Amino acid sequence: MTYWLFKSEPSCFSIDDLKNSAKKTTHWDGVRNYQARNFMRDQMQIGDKGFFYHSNCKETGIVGTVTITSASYPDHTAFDPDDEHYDPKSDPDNPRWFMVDVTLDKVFPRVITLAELKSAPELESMLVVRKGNRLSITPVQEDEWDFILGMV
DNA sequence: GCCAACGTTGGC
DNA sequence: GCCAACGTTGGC
Repeated sequence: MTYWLFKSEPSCFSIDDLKNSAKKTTHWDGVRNYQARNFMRDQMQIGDKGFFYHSNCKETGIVGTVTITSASYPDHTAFDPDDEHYDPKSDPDNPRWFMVDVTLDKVFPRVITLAELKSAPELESMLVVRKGNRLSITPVQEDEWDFILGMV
């Protein structure tokens, strides 16, 4: 099993939005970055766990956990000209972008802020604390996962 | 709102 | 294949 971190702008899709979704599940659409796509398409397995991270907002940080509940499959929003993530270069016969389903696991009683993550020496190798990191999906090491759960 | 850092595009 | 220009991300 592998651990991940999923970034989302809460003004776009927050952990509360996930909680209010049918079956507390959503498809993680809109990823238009090859590295992040490769993580989903090639490495994610049903049962993997992920942190839900709120980016670009008042209180950035980890707000809960999710479970990956599907294998990857083509991101159909890339085929829809009316969708904001439309990509004419993604051909339904040869899809360029993929997504997985994620289901809410836990909503933390508080936000584990980016500042806290940065201040923990145990987490200094985490990609999300690195300056300029823009990857919306990043792998998390098991010891980092456990350490962060201990911060809640 | 600012701007640094990054990924992608496209001319050559 | 290089790299400048551009658009986007995301912290502050």
